Amino acid sequence: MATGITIGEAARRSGCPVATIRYYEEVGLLRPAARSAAGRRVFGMPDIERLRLIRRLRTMDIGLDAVRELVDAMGRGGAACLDVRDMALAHLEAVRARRAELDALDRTLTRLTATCSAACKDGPDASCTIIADLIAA
Amino acid sequence: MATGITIGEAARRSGCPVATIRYYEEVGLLRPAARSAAGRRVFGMPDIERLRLIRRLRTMDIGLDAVRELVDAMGRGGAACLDVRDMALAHLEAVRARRAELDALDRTLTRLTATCSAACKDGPDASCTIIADLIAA
DNA sequence: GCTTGCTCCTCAAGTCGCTTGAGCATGTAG
DNA sequence: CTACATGCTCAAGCGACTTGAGGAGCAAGC
Repeated sequence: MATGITIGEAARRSGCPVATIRYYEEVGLLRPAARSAAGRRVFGMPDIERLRLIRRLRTMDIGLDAVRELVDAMGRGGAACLDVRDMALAHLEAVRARRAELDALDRTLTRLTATCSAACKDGPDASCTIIADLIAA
Repeated sequence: MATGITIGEAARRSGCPVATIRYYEEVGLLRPAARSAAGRRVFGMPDIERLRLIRRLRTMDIGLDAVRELVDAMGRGGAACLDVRDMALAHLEAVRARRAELDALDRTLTRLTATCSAACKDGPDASCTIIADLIAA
């Protein structure tokens, strides 16, 4: 057999931890792997590609349900790339919204810490409003 | 009694769901609330302020353990504002790191979707590399 | 007084996406 | 032949809640 990849090797090639690969199989993201005589999982290149794709989608914070839909759609061939693109576009919006939240948070934290640093530059000072500002914000 | 706030009212004033307030009490973030004759929780203004503060810290993605330390430190008065500032500064770094990740993701998604849109502008096209790009990335 | 409907209570279990651990079998290198 | 790494299964744990069941209390209108 040209391809006889163990789960550890699959983990190395895909970047997914071993336990995570087993978990993906358990929840149906991966079809049940073939087994060796001793009952060990044996993977092939298509499994590795699928894993790499799943992992890539997961690092984009795409939920497992959406990942499952996507990889299944791809498996059925055809117009999958448009589905992928639509998902990517929808996700892009979510990413931008989250980034805007983080920007706002950055500004808030910067302002709060600057206020405290100014009021307490010679040690804690009763005039420091950082806690009250946090409550009021 | 000037203050006799029900849990529903506390939820409205703090922005925390009712179930979350009970959960915070259960895990020790809030001291156990006083009870009415019928066994219902009765809150006062200090509880509401504490809740607002907790909620504010949580929207900053600060873990419950860190929140607990902070609100306890504040309860003990004194130099709490420096603790808060240090936490805020540490957290600011985490926020910026996460934002950088999202920026990278934004660029990736933008590039991928643009490629697909160009290749598939007249319908799905076999030359579209979005899926292969995802696997390879 | 009575009914309606909202709010409140407790306790248990479910969510998501894994991770960790126990306890055992198998494969590989020296 | 002996280590030791790697594999297996099953079960539980994580954070931070959320949801659901099953019941009691309370305020308002009739």
